[in-house]
Amino acid sequence: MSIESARRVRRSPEAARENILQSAERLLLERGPQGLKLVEVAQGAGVSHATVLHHFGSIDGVQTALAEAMIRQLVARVLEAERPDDPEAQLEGVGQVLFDAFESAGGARLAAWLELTGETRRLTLVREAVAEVISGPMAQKGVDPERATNLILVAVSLAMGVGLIGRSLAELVGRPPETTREAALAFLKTGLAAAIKT
Amino acid sequence: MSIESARRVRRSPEAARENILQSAERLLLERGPQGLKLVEVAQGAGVSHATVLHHFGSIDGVQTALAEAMIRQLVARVLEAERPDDPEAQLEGVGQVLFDAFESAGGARLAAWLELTGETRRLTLVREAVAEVISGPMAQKGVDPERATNLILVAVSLAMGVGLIGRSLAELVGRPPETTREAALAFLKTGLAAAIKT
DNA sequence: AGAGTTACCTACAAAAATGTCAATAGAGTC
DNA sequence: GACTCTATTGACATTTTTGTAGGTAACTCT
Repeated sequence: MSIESARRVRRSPEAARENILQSAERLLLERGPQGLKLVEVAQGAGVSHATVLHHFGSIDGVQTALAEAMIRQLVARVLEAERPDDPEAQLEGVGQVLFDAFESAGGARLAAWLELTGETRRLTLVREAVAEVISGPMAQKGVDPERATNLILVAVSLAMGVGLIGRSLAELVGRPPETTREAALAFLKTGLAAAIKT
Repeated sequence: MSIESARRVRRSPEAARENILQSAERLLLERGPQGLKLVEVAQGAGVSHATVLHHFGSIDGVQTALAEAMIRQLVARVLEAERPDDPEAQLEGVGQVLFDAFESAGGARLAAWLELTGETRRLTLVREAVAEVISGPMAQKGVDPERATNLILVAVSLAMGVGLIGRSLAELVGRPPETTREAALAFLKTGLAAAIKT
């Protein structure tokens, strides 16, 4: 048994916040919104709960910051992967990318959380992302904006649904968890192709 | 100011539980999972919080019961509307129904909540419903079970996504809220038709 | 009407969660 | 090494949330 009190780590404010947010995200994804407690977040980050308050002011501050960070992450991932200049691969991959974004790192769960909490305000980032896709890749293919928007709405919704309940849904009917995703991907692909060619 | 203490209402156990669950559901849908507090549920139901405990044992008991009730509701609604004997209307309406089920009465939000909370166990009802659809309407159309399952997985996921974020997503890009739903419906319909005919 | 059952309540108790404050200790600067 | 700055912390205080106990009252049955 060591006598000396645990040597404290002193981080830069940014690093500290980052560290704490990671813990919060982990908790959110593992235990759901209800599991986002001050002390647990602190524990997971290896700091005292007072430290969390010092950096975020309140538990709401943590939630807000977390939401913002996760959204930023999600949008960034989508946009980045949307960029390849090969138009073919683009159409092919847009589904992949979208699904990945919503499935991995809890993108869908984040969105669900935001919806459930009614935090739909701070989604400006998303709007911008959508606008970018419409005026970018889609426009290049000559899809008119109206239809492009519709396609995006559907695709994102689908990705959302798949990301959220895809796996457990598949397991529920006795299939391997990736089944939903694959089926949705195929469905989306043919649908997209058809819609664009018209 | 009335002197007499408010005359208490005495319900049957079932009615009491029902009443409380309704309040809980309202709260869940309005304020999200975090808003599901014992006292608020009680207030909304017009009873003391002790009464809630009397009927459900604990706050977890309330959650469990609520989840169960909402699932039952959701599944029932889907199945019931799946039944019309006109096969044409069936294909036409399956999307409608599905979307309604998930959009109204917070079906999607329920599912999201369950997912976020990790309460995926008590979904046996869902499995049964899916099985029923596969062996019923789908089989009548001669769709092989494998493919039927896939279609259902996709359709449900899509309904889920639309029900959850459809409206706010549409508004986010400056369209009327029903846009997502309509677009998804069209998309699903053509997709389904194509898949079935093959 | 009287008795039994139990849904319901008020008051209290306990626990959990959030937030405050003054003191401590890393890390850089002079 | 002394000094400054502030991230960090333990101890305390407050508020919120959940749970308990015992009595009251509504309803049913006889």
